[in-house]
Amino acid sequence: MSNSNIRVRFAPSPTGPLHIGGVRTALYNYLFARKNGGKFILRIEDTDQTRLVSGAEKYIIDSFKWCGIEFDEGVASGGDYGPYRQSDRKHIYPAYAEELVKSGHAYYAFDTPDELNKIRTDYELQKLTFVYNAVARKKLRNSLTLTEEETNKLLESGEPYVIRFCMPENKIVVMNDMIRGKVEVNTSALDDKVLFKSDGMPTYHLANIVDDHLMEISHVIRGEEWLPSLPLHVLLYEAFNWEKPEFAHLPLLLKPDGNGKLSKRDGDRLGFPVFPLEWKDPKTGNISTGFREEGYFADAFINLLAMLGWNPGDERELFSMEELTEAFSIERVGKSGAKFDPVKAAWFNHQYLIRVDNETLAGLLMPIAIKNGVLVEKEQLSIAVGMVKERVNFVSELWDHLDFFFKQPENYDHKSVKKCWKEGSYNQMAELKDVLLEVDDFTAENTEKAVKKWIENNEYKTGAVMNAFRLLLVGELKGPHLFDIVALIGQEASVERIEQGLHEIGRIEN
RNA sequence: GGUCCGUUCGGCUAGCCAGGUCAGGCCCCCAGGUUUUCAUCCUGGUAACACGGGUUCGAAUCCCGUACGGACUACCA
Repeated sequence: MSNSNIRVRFAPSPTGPLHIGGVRTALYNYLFARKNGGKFILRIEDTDQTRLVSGAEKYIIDSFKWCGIEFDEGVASGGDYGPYRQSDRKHIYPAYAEELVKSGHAYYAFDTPDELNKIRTDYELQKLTFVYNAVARKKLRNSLTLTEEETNKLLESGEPYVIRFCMPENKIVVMNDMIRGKVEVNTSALDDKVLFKSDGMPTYHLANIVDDHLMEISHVIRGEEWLPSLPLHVLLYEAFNWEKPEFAHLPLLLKPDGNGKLSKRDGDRLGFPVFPLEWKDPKTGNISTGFREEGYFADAFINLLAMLGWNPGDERELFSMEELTEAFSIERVGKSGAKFDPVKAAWFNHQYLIRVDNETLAGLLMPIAIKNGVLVEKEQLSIAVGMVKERVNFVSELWDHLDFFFKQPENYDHKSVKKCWKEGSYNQMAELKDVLLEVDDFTAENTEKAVKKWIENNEYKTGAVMNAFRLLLVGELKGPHLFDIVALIGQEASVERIEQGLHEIGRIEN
């Protein structure tokens, strides 16, 4: 299944942080390349000078590094097909644009943006839509309506111009998409897209085709939002007389509620991250949280993203990157958009968290313990983590489930006191203190045996005693097996907590 | 408005290409069970083929239409 001719790329525009839809697109490209023994390339499409955001390119690279998505070639990795940043390739595009003019597939247009905007507004006033197409181009200032002499004069005088694709009239373009199959469109519905801008840079459409060709890209796997541009791209390959790559347009990632493309706004509104890493907007200073900062494990993040739009065809849901690579195929990518579900996302993280060993989790939890002003032995913390990790989705939630191991209750939950602190509780707990003091080897088993024997001898109610005991140790009615708690906090501390509790809660007079 | 894409439980989806299953799984939710607490865990449950035609002995599956949703429609990518 190995094919060294397979080359795919992820080609983001560094206009801001990468959102999870982009990460998923990159992931599918990566998996496709790995699965088929091909190469995966990172190309930066920064042809729009006005929309560059500083730090965005670094953010993109850092994000993939965190996720474990690796590039064989690209801006950070090098390679034989560079440079991999389109602004660094600026010099190569004009010749290609001019080649199309010479072959009659494109033309110079001298309309200014202002002129075109005015025409568009006028059309709108008449409830019409202006389309720069075969009809319109005949009435505008371009190398098709001007004489060759006039055109050359304008070009030489430094008049700003763009190069537009000369869209054929009434021709059916037949395309194939690996996910959607055959797609046909009539060129009459298409317009004369700008290929080369007046600022000397190519547009996306030109740069994309030229670079994919020069970089020998075999499969273009990108978001569905590009499907409407596919006819233009196909026509460009044909105009250049180049071999076309295969195309696959991935379904969109949708917002959790309602319909529509997932956006940064949805994350802010519904309180979940839409970016892999935290992003600070350099202009506004606004901070958007990332999956990493929210406590997602990188492999859980990859796993949940992979399952949004793809499935293995059987009932497995948990996949390592290696397993994904093995199982992935474009054929099993769905056609329809997938809503991002933050609840299931958290479930994925839970699945990973419970599989992480206790020592590692304790290491991650340590800073939180310190922040809470509690000095903890890592070994103790590991044991406590092992007892409660099933209960949480994120490391950050762990502390609330085990802080009582490491500090005495500061207060006693009212409801719990009301529920389980009865008339006899004070005396029972006072007795229990002495029972604990007499246990030699203070293990969970020994303590449990001693306490149960004492309960039996006195004919106390197990539930009542245990709940009162739990209340004094934990401060409320929660937590793991009581004798595991006792064993971990130790004989001395257990007795101390009973004493403190007796003092704080006192006798109940009924 | 135009072009293109899409449509199975509340969500992610299997099944569709090669018509015949009580339409399956996971998340959520609900109910029981286990448990000295809380949780975990176990068992069970609610719940879907957008609609209308056609083809066929038989349609979620093939065809046509309708509705709805989405993407695109910049000298942005």
